Amino acid sequence: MRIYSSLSREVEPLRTLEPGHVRMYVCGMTVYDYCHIGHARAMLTFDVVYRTLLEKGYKVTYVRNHTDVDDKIIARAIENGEEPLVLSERFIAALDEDLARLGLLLPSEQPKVSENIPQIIDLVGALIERGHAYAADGDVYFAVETYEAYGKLSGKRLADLRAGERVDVDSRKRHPGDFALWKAAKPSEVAWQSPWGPGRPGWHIECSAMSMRYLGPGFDIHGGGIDLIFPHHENEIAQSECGTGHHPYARIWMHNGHLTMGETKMSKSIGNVVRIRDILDAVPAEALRLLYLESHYRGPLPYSNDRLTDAIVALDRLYHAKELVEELEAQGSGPALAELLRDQKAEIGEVVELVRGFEARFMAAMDDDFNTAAAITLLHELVRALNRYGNNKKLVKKAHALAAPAARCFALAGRVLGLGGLSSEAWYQQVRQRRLLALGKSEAEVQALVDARLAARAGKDWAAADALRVGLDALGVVLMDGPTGTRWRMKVD
RNA sequence: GGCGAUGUACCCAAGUGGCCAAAGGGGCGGGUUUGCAAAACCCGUAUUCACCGGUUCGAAUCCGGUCGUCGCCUCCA
Repeated sequence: MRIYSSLSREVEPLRTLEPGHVRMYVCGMTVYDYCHIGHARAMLTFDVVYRTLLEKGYKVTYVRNHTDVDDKIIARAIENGEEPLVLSERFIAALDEDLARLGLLLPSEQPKVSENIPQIIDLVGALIERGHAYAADGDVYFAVETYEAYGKLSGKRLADLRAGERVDVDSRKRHPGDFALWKAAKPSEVAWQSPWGPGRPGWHIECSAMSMRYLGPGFDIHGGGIDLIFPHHENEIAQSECGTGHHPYARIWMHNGHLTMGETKMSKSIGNVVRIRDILDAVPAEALRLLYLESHYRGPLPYSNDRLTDAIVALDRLYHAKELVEELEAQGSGPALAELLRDQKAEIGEVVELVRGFEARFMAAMDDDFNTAAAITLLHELVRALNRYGNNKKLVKKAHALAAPAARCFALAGRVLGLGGLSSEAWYQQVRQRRLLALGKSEAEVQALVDARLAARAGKDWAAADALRVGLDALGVVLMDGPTGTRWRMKVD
C-alpha cells in the first residue's frame, strides 16, 4: 500500500505504528449549513480510503469530527435567534442523513468539539506550561516562533507570510502568525469556564485534542481538503507536537483536491454551491460516486451535469452486465471454470481470465495511492467482456460456473468503491423512480401504456405498437423488447 | 510577491524513462442484432501527450526555459 503524503511530498509505503492497525483522523465539517457536493468529495475520498484499508484486512480506527463550536455557527445562530448548539445539532443530523444516502460507512468515532472542552483546555494549558503559548486578555495564542519546524507541511516560511495584508494584525499577538488557541467569550456568547476566563476553543485546537483522545499523540493518517493545509493543518501540527512533545503527530497527510464548477472551486463564500441532498434527489448515489471516483482524489474535479449523465449511462451498462450474472446464478450449476477454459470459444476464455485476475488487479490499483480510475477501468473491461459473452445466447447456456466468481468481482467493487454492489433491479428502479418523480408520473401509468403496446405487438399491429412507443418516448420512457418480455426505463437526459 | 498544483483526443480521464504509433468512460460516424426500435456487442475517431530547447540508444514521462489555467497565503472539504 503506497500513499502520497503532503508532508514528504512523495508516495510512501504505509507503515503503521502498530502492525495491522491503522489509526486515521479526518477533518469533518463545520456544521452551520447544509453540505454541498464539494464537501461530499472530501467525505467520499476518505470513505474509499477507509473501505480499502478494511478490505485489505487492517483494523481501522477512523475518527471524523463534527466542529459544532465556531464563529460561523455563532454568527448564524444569532441571525436565526437560535442556540448555537441547537443549530449545529440540526445540521449534524442533516449531514448524517446526506452521507448515509451517499453510501458512506460510519467512522469509528465522530466526536464533537462541545463534548471535548476539558481535553482542549488541558492541551492549551500544557502549551502554556511548555512555553509555546501565552494568555492575553482572556485569549490564548500559540507562539509560532517557539516551534522551529513551523511551516513544514505547507512549505511556508514565517518571513514569507504576508500577515496583515488581508486581515489586520491583532496587536496582542507577539508574532503576526500567532493563532488563537482559546478565545475569550463576548458577553452572551456560548462559553465554557477556563483558567483564562470564560471562552471557547480557537479553530485548530479541537482537532488536535480530539485526535489525541481517540488515537493517541501519534497516529498513521490524517486527512482533509487541500485548502486545510494552511493554516489549519500547519497549526494543528505545531500545537500537537509542541503540546505532547511527540512527533510526528501524523505520519501521512492526505489531502483531496477541490471540486470545481467550471474553473472555480465550489465554496459557500463564492455562492456557487449545489447541495448533496438536491443531487441525491435527482440521481442515484452511485452516479455521484462514479463521477467522483473517475478522477484521482488529489487532482481537481470538474463537476457538471453532463458528467453526471455520463455516469448514469455507464452504470446502466454495468448493471446490464450484472443482470446477466444474476441470471446465470439463478440458473444453477454448469461446467466448472477449469472446464470452461478448455472451451475454444474466445468469449468464454476472455471472461474467465478477467474474472480470475480481477481481484488482484483491482486491489493493486487501489494499493497505488488509491487509483480509483484504474480500478474502474478494470470494472469496465469486465463489464464489456461479460456483455459480449452475454450476447451469445448459445454460450450463455453453458457457462454457469462463471456466475459466482463474476458476482464476487461486483461485490468487491461494491465493498471498496461502493459501485456495482446493488442488484440490477434495485439500480434500474432507482433511476426510474427519480425520473418519474421529477416528471410527476406514476409507475402504474407508464406500465399501463407499456402493456397496451405489448398487446398490440402480440396482435402484430405494428402501427399501433409504434404509436404507443412514440408516445412513451415523449414521456421519456425507453422500451427494451427482449426474449423474456418488454422492459422499460427512463431516459436520463 | 511567496508557496503549491496542473496543461494528454470533441468532453471527462489513467499513464510519470522502453510492454505507449498513449488505457477506460461519454460523444460522434459506420456495422451486427431487432417486426421497427432501444439495450448490448463490433469497427473507427491523438504517428501524439501546451510550446521551445536539452539529457538519453530510447521521453507524454527526466532537466532548463516560455505560455496558459487553478488553488493557498483570511473563513473554506
